[in-house]
Amino acid sequence: MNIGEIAQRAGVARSTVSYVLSGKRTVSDPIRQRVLAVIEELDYRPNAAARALKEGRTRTLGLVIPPATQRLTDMQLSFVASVVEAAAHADFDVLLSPSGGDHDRSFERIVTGRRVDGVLLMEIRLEDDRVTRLQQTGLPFVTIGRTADPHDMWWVDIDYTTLIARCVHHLADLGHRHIAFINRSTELVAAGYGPGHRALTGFREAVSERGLTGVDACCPDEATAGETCLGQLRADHPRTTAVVTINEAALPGIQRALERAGLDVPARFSVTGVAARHWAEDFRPPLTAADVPTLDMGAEAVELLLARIAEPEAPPRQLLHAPPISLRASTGPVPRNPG
Amino acid sequence: MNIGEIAQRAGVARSTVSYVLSGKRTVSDPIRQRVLAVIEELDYRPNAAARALKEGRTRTLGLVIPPATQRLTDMQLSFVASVVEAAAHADFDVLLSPSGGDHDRSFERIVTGRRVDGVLLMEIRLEDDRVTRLQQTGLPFVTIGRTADPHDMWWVDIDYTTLIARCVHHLADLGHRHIAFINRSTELVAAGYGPGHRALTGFREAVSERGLTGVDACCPDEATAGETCLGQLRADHPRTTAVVTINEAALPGIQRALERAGLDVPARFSVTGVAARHWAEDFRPPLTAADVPTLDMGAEAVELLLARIAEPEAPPRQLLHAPPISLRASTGPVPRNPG
DNA sequence: ACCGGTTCGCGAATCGGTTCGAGGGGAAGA
DNA sequence: TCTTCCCCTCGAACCGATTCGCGAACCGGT
Repeated sequence: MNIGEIAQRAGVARSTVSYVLSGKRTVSDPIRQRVLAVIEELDYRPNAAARALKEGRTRTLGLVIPPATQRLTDMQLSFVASVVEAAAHADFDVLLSPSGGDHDRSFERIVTGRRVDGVLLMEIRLEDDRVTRLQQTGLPFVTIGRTADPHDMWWVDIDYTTLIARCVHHLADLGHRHIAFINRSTELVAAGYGPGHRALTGFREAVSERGLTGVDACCPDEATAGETCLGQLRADHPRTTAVVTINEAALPGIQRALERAGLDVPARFSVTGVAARHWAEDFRPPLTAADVPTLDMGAEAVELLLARIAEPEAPPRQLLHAPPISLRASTGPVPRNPG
Repeated sequence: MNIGEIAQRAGVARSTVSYVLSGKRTVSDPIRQRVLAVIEELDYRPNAAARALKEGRTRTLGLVIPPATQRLTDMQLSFVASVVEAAAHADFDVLLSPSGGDHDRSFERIVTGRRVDGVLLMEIRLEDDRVTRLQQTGLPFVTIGRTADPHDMWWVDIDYTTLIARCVHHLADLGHRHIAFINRSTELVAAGYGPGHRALTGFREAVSERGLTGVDACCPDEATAGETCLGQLRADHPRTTAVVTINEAALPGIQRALERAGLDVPARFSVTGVAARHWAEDFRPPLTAADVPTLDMGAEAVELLLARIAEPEAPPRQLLHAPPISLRASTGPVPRNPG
């Protein structure tokens, strides 16, 4: 069923049906009613491909996600959900593309086939091929996260450097002198994963600024790994009294390790960092942490992308989030006799 | 840049370029080379909308997911990831659509605008409007999960009834007489969420078959809720020595509640159920549970959908999974003096 | 009755591909 | 040399929408 059939049944020209639907020209009331009745009766919807072809835009956004082999973190998942939500709100659909591995065909198809009006990129590396590719094609895109040199790009990101520094200062204020930082996995950091690098920078700077001793370690994104990682840290650096982390998935393991060691939190040991709210609230005791506004960020990314699509030559817009630390119950004054 | 430009530069007709690309007719070698050279030089890719319009298919699958307001479970997330993966492998793209709430516009757009060749539906209710709607439109679809009356439909599902029954039998074999079942959230079950109902059925049947006492409770999909839920259960039914669950998200809370109560697992209390492998492995001690092959299931769903698209009148195909219980360490013989 | 100005519906062109029938040209066979 | 046939390539129609220019009908005013 197509617009021609509607026109025929309503006894009007195809163009008239089109104008009834779009409202771009006035159509007299009796005719409009007749056309609408036929549309209603046949439950007609215009063919998206035909419309896209003629209009030159698809009303679809591409969302590039990490491949399935690498489990998505809650934060990423939350981005995906909020992006889809926000896009739907603007009457845009979202086309998913796994990137990395052997999925470059999918990425290429989306990027170069004019299947989408713009692209959202997640899991940005400091040096990112996909960014380069998108810049070549001229397709509007917005990144969640940013590359090493993000000046003339559009992005939404979390200011891990500041947030982690804030955590360190908070611990320093509480009297902690020996603290540890638990990063994301070695592979991720080695691959130039921005948050890993920026958080580490923030940690090191703040530690040196406050004259503390700080150690850091990478840790796979799993609970069990978190457990062994913290155990190792405490074995190597027994004077450590607090840990800062951006590795949400490791939190349950960190908690377990502390319980096993009989270290009461926060009386004997403090934990803090950056985490999605629900991870923080599921921690025992509830985690003092910077709550990342993932839902807002997804929506903002969509907003930026739509703006860029509407006006491709506009100056780039960027949003850097540094939410305050929510004081919950997992940090406290340094114990008198640590260990 | 379009096919006409390529044709012009190569000095051939547009159709010739098309045939070079599709291979549907032979093109002499010198001309093919010339065309390919131009395509390469200009990095040309055919416009997806134009192709979809002419061919009458989009090479895109729709994936209907629960709305963002309801956090996706790991299992669902895993489905999404594997579906995208499998689709990409078949050179199909995936269009995401949140359903429920006020997102029916998005669903309608995808379903009726011929934007997709077929649809995958997750989070199926026993009575599901979306299924009815899809049946009306005649668009091929496959569900992950199934409705109350799934005979003539295409689906992939987990046999929760059998799996939970198996868990009960396993516990009964170990001597447990008083066991509890922790279901998903009240709202979900009330809304007719299939796994919730079918698992409960399996639990009740097996309990009565073995002459056990069984209690069941709904529990929100959160760690904290799991903690209070198990506490409540043990308070109300102190003779309970084992718990069966399909609520992954509650597992960390269950674990915490048992630790608080000083109940060693599996010496004093047993835990089992159905869970994605990583939840089972993160449990302490590792959870004896049926490992749901989520990655396979997503791929299977895609396979079924592609088959149905290719041959719409074929008899329906269905896949019901009942993976064996993986014996890990969270179940043991009933303690002599429970409590 | 005529005229200028709106209002509004129609037809045709267009977007960028695919596909089919037609026909040019070269080689092989008589 | 003339057919016959096959191999290629070309031109045109088509998919289903949008949009623009045109002109018919109708209005009130003179």
